Amino acid sequence: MVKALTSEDWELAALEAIREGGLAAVAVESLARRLGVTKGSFYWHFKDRSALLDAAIDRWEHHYGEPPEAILPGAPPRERLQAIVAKAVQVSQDDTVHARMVVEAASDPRIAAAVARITERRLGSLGALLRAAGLPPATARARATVLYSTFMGLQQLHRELPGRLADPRARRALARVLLDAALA
Amino acid sequence: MVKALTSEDWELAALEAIREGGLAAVAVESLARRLGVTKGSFYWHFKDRSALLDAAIDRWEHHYGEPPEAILPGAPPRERLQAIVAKAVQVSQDDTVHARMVVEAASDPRIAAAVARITERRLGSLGALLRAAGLPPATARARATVLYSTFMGLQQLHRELPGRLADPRARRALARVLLDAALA
DNA sequence: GAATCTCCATACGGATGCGTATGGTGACAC
DNA sequence: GTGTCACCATACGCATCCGTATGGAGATTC
Repeated sequence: MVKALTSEDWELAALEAIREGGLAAVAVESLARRLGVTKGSFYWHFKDRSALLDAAIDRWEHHYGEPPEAILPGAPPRERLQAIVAKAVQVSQDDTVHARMVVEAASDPRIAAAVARITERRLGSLGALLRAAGLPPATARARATVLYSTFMGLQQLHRELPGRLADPRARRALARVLLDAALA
Repeated sequence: MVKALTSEDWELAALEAIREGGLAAVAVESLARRLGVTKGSFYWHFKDRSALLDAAIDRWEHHYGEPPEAILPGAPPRERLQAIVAKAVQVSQDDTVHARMVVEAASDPRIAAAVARITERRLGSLGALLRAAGLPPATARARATVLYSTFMGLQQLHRELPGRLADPRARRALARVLLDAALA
């Protein structure tokens, strides 16, 4: 007995497969090869492929991606917004998983529901932060929508044309444009 | 002989499959069923699946999506920008294909190249338009980056939470926020 | 009207995937 | 040291896909 696998190992492998190749890459025998076992192991831990997807989606929704509220929780609103914007103009591997999930949401209602919940939460946090920064509610809502959309679009652009956002000076300039647009 | 299929029929079916289910949905026998033929037809029109993808990607790159230059070509820059922004806050089926292509770009270098060319062209057009509207080059470049990213993010958001952008008044408010941010 | 060409159907082999059934092996209980 | 249980391997049937090989029906040519 070298080391027994856990359900978590399979879920993480599934999320990694989604990151690399989307939903279609979540194949039991393929994951088993990557984990160095056979699918006999898989069907001991999970009822079927759909159960693995359920668990992986749930894990992704609850354990991935720092929620905006968690960034500089004690600081004043404008500082927190600045930190959030600074973080958003960077790109992490989590963002790639998110982007995959967004498109796969069209093929899987479970993913669509999880994506919707995450997005609503983030939009709500951003809106609350903008209201706390002094904006009237209607304005805060519109700005939050635009701001969050720009975050998502910038991450997509970074995957399409990494060079366009590579320069740290350019990233800081972008962050300033975003902050001005959000708080002006 | 009811009606002979053409290569174009297969390419359009492939793009439709990509829109609905991504690259993995482009399966020869599956497309054949949808077209009411067998794959004997396919392998007469194309060498293999990869050749169909080549043709479909090429068709998508050159025949889909109105380039920004084509919107109100004679009008003054600010009017053209306004029209482009107004169009961007709407969503069409073409955008879904584009979103699919962006994520599949990670799995297929041909798609990555086509996506990069389209994005560069659009960013160039937006930048030129902003310069024509009176912005200095460096500012125009940064604003074009943010503006285009916001377009992409808004379309993604519209797929995640259709309700958030459904109201025409809300869309007009968003368009105003974007125009202000771009030209202020 | 025979030959030819276009377009497609059919049939096959091999690959990969899903899910099940069943056997095996190491650790641990007692 | 014999059960028992957790964990996994093996083997099977079935489905879907790819690509090839070959034949056939309808239109066209001469």
